[in-house]
Amino acid sequence: MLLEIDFNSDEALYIQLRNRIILGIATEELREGDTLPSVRTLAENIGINMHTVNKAYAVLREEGFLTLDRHRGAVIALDLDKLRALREMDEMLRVIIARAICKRISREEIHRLIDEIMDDFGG
Amino acid sequence: MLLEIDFNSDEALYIQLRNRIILGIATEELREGDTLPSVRTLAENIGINMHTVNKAYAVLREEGFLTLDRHRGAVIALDLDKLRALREMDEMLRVIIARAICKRISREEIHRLIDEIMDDFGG
DNA sequence: GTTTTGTTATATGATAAATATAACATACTG
DNA sequence: CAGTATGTTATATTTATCATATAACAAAAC
Repeated sequence: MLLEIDFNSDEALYIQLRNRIILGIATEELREGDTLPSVRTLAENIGINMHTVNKAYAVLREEGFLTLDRHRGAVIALDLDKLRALREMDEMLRVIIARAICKRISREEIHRLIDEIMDDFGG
Repeated sequence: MLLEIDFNSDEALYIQLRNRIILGIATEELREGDTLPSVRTLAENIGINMHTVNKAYAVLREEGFLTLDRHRGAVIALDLDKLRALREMDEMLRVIIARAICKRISREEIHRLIDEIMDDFGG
């Protein structure tokens, strides 16, 4: 999988990297058991520091997207704690939906947008 | 409206403040034409610096949630550029939905969560 | 034994966030 | 008119975060 970074973005590099990998899992470019490049290899490929990749991996582990073994490396492994996932999703959605309500975006429009995005992911 | 801040949060103070105000508008605690406290008053009430409040107000103006007049102060005024709002919403939703897919949260569960949150807002 | 892995430690420069003082222009208040 | 309160701008300082750099460690693989 190709992992790119936008150096002009206002998003932190390790956050961009984390999101790219999550998007990769969602689109099934990355599957359970797949291994990611080592922190040093990926850092060199992208052209960033090893610790930045390490931080992205550490966050992904903490959030339940992969496991990190000393010699197998970074392996996609999904922790399906749905209660936790739903709780986190609720928190993230709340502000977004509040914005939508302010802008007079209807419930139907939101549902439609969700469907469009889900279709893009090949669901 | 009561505007509180969590000093232990990892979110920037001005972002927290911005989100609180957006939530206030969505729940109709704040309505079109209502005025917010002056930057100095609110800063003192919360216990933060004037410029932090000023930044939150400036962001809210830029995002189309209020206008800032020299003597009326900060007034709730919604810019209903729905195209822009939908575009921004799409971008914010994409990563969230990718996370949901990874966690095996179904399309129906997402729609249900949206409805729950919308109901909370009194829609 | 050498290599590769994630991991930790420490230091440094760069950028952003928050604070502190000060001043300005404008409109309301008395 | 003087005084007050408003957002706004400017400048400086401190603090926190991000990214980098170098180094070292422990454990499994070869």
